[in-house]
Amino acid sequence: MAVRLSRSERKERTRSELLAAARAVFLREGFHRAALEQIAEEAGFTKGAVYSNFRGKDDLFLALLEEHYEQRVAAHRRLLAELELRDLEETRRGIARAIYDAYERDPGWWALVADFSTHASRDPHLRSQLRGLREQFLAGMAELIEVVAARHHVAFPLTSQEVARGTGALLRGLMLDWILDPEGADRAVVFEEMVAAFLRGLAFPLDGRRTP
Amino acid sequence: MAVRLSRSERKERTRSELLAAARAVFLREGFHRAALEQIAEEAGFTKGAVYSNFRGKDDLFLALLEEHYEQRVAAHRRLLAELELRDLEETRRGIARAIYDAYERDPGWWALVADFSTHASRDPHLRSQLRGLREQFLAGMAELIEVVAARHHVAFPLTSQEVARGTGALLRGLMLDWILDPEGADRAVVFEEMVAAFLRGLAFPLDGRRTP
DNA sequence: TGTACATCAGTGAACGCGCGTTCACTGATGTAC
DNA sequence: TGTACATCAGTGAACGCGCGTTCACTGATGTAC
Repeated sequence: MAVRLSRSERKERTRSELLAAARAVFLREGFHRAALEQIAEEAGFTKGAVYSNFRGKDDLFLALLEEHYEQRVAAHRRLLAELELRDLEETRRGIARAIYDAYERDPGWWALVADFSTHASRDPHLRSQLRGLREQFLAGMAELIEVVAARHHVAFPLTSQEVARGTGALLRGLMLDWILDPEGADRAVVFEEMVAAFLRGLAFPLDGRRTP
Repeated sequence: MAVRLSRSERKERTRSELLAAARAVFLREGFHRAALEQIAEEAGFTKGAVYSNFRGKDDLFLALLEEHYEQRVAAHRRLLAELELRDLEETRRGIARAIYDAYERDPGWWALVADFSTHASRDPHLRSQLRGLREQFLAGMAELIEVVAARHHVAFPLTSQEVARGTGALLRGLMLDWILDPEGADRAVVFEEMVAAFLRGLAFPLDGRRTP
C-alpha cells in the first residue's frame, strides 16, 4: 500500500534510493565507467533526479563515502568493546581481522575509493572535500587507537591519526595487488601478520611494565 | 646533423620518443584523461604512430611500467651495496628513505599506477599482464630483502615476496591520502618510522644472537 | 472547506565534448636480380 | 651499379560511442486567504 508522503519525505526517499543504486553501479562499473543514467535508471528515475538531489557525480560519490565512513567507525567502535579482555597481541590481530573483513565484504569498494582519490586529487575543491571526510574518518579511528593504547599502557612515536592512516594504508596498498588476482588465497592470514607486526614494531611501553 | 637511420633504428627511436611523451602526458593528466592524440603530438607524430608501435593505450602504459620497474630494481640493488656496513635499524631506515625518495621524485606516478591497476582489474587479460609485471618486480625486491635478512641473520613469518609487497603497500596506501594534501610536511620522517616499525615487528632473529 | 497561486521534485531532450580504434593510403627504405 | 618490386612505419581522416551537465517544462504538493 502506497503511503502518502510529504514533499520532503518523498525527496528524502528518492535521495536514499539514488544512493543505493549509485552504490551498486559504482561497485559494478568503477567510478569512471559508472554512468549517472544507469544509476538513475536502477533507482527508477531519470538523470535529472540525480541533479535535483546532488550537485553532480562527484557530490553523489562523496555522499556515499560519508555514509560508508560513518558505518565503519561505528563498527570499529563495537569491535573495541569486544576486545576489551584480550591481551595486546590478540587485540592487534582482532583489529587486523576487522579491517580485512571490511575489505572482503566489498573488495571493489576499496578500488573505488582509490579511483575517486586520484580523481579528486586533480581538483582543488573536491580534493579538499575528500580530505575533510578522510581526516574525519581517521580521527575517529585515531580515538579508538588511543583507547587501546591507554588500555595496554603503550604509546607510539607518531600521532594516533598517523597510526590509523598507516594501518589502513597497508590494506589500501595491498588491495592494489589483490584486485589483480581475485583467486588469491591466505590473504587474511598475511594481512593479520602484517598489521600485528606494524603495530608491534611501532608501540613502545609507557611505564616499566613488560609489554609483549 | 641528421644521421641516416635504418628502418628498424628509426622505429626504435619513434617508440622511445613516444614512451617519453607518454610518460609526460600520463603524469600530467592521469591515466584516464591522458589522450593518445596528445601523446603522439608531444612526440611529434600522429596517433597512428602509437598504433604502429603499441597495441593501444593499455599496451603503451604497460611498456612504460616495465621500464620503470626495471629502473627501480636496479636502483634498489645499488642501495643495498651502500647499506652493507650499516646495522639493521639503519638498513631498514635506508630502505624506507629510498622508497620515499622514489615517491617524491614523481608523486603522480604512484597515483597513475593505482589508476591503471583498478582499470586493469576489470579486464582478465590486461589484469594478468599487469600482475606478471608486478610479481616480477616484487620478486626482484624480494631477492634484495633476502640478502638483507641473511646479512643480519633474521627471518620473517612471511615469504620475502610478501614482505616486499607489504613494504610497498605502506607507501601505495599512504599516497592515496598524500595526494589530497600536496602541502603536507614531515612525510619522509613518518614513512621512515612506519617502514622501520613494520620490518622490525616482522623480523625475528635466526640464531641465538641479539638482533635489535 | 474551498479556491487561487506559488513552489519545486523530477522529466525528457538537447548540448557539448572527448577519445580510442580502424583503415586505406603514401613514400621512404629494403631486397632481389 | 642500377632497376623493379616489396615492405612497412607513419599519415590523416573517419568511425562509433559514451557521458556529464543544462534547461524549459510539468504536475503534484504546499500555502494563503
